[in-house]
Amino acid sequence: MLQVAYIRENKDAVLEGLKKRFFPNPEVIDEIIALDDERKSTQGALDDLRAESNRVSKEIGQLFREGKRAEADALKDQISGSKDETKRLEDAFNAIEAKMEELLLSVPNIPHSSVPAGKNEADNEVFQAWDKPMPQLFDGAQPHWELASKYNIFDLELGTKITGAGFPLYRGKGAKLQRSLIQFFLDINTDAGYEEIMPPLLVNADTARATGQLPDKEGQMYHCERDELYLIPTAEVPVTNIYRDVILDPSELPIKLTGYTPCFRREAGSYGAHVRGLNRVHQFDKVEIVRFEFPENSYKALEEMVAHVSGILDKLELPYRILRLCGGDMGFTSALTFDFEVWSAAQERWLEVSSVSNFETFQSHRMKLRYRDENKKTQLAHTLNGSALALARIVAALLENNQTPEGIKIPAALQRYTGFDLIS
RNA sequence: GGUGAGGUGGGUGAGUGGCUUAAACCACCGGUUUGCUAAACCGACGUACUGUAACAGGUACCGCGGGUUCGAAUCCCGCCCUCACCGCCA
Repeated sequence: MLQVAYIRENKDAVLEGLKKRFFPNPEVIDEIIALDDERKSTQGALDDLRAESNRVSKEIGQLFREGKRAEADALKDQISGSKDETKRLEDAFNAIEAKMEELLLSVPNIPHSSVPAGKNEADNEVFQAWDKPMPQLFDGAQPHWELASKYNIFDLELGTKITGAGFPLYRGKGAKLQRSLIQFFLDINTDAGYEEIMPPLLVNADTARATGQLPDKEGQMYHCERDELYLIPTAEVPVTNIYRDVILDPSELPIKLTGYTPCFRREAGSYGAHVRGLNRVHQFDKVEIVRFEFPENSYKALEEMVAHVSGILDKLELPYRILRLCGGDMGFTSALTFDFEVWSAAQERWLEVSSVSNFETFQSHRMKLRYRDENKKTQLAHTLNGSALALARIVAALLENNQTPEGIKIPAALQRYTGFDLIS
């Protein structure tokens, strides 16, 4: 959520940014500023009224103590007339604040200056292309969902029987591969200085609101209504919320966290060939990295995270490219996002496996995550996060790219985790 | 799930309608003193909004939300959470 003061001071830049996103109703910016004017004048009037009421009440108390009952009663009559007006102003003020909140929640983050304008994924910029050879598959190579049944490593039909479509069941070496990847990612992340977190998988509404899942992405999450809890769509939600409503000492920054969790997404979107197999599922495993930074360091941190994720993909020997997302394709809360896509050789398509973003103060404002600067003033910290990495599609690419007539080869870096070098 | 006790500033904790501007102590910060450190003493010490050129000042906030009252941390109603014991349970 943007700060009103920021909108007021940077109106032109805000409108320019919204244009990059093809934001459909930029007129809310003027509405917000007008509403803010109204809020200030209403608050001024209300504060004055309350100040007067407080003053008179104190006087009444004083008179009572002195035993001057008649004078006190006279003052009571005098002040009780202003109660209706106070109530009216309070209601007006609350209505303005509610409307303000609603409008502010509808405004996405302002893109970083490097973000290209664009409507959708076709306008994304290839930030780093893959310039090395692509894997060459032998005749008879198969997509990963066929390899799954051939080698009995995961079973979508069993998942459907037990739960429903989009809930894969991994077994045998497939299950071991999942566990190995999780361990591998966590080890790399903790070696790079990220503290490992194992958070709750269900979160309350306050938590979901702070990271921006509520109210706008309500349909994305599984909701346990009876307990008013939500299954997390990503570890970002519980992990970032560790610092909700916190004022940090500057010595605590930067903070680097990593966490493995299953992720649950309802994804009421499309079905068909491009969502077959593990390409898009309702439950998948992901290891996330989350950072909290001083504003002046956050873009350097973003670069580090991009380099970090690149390093992991290098170790897995997967062809990948990095996209700089255009304004229209970027998430609502992000100021700059790099997507990582790996090449899935049998499907002959790129699969998104990581999204690394700087949210600047967009999340921290809603979360009230602050630090104290050198003048002891509170400032909003910057938040960043990225996948390092999302499992299901990594597995899809590994299976397809590494298949040979003899079986599926495990990348060298993973073998000490799996304990085997071939799925056959 | 049952019963009971609780929820007050960074921490401990007082506060049953106005004498509270939330006491006191501890911690942190600044200062005095001092070879150094400690101690002692003095001062400052919450968040947000508003306001000011900057100070000052104003308003709200004592788990959350309503209500009573001229006035609520305090009284009333609803909810949430914590602790203890019991029950159930991996």
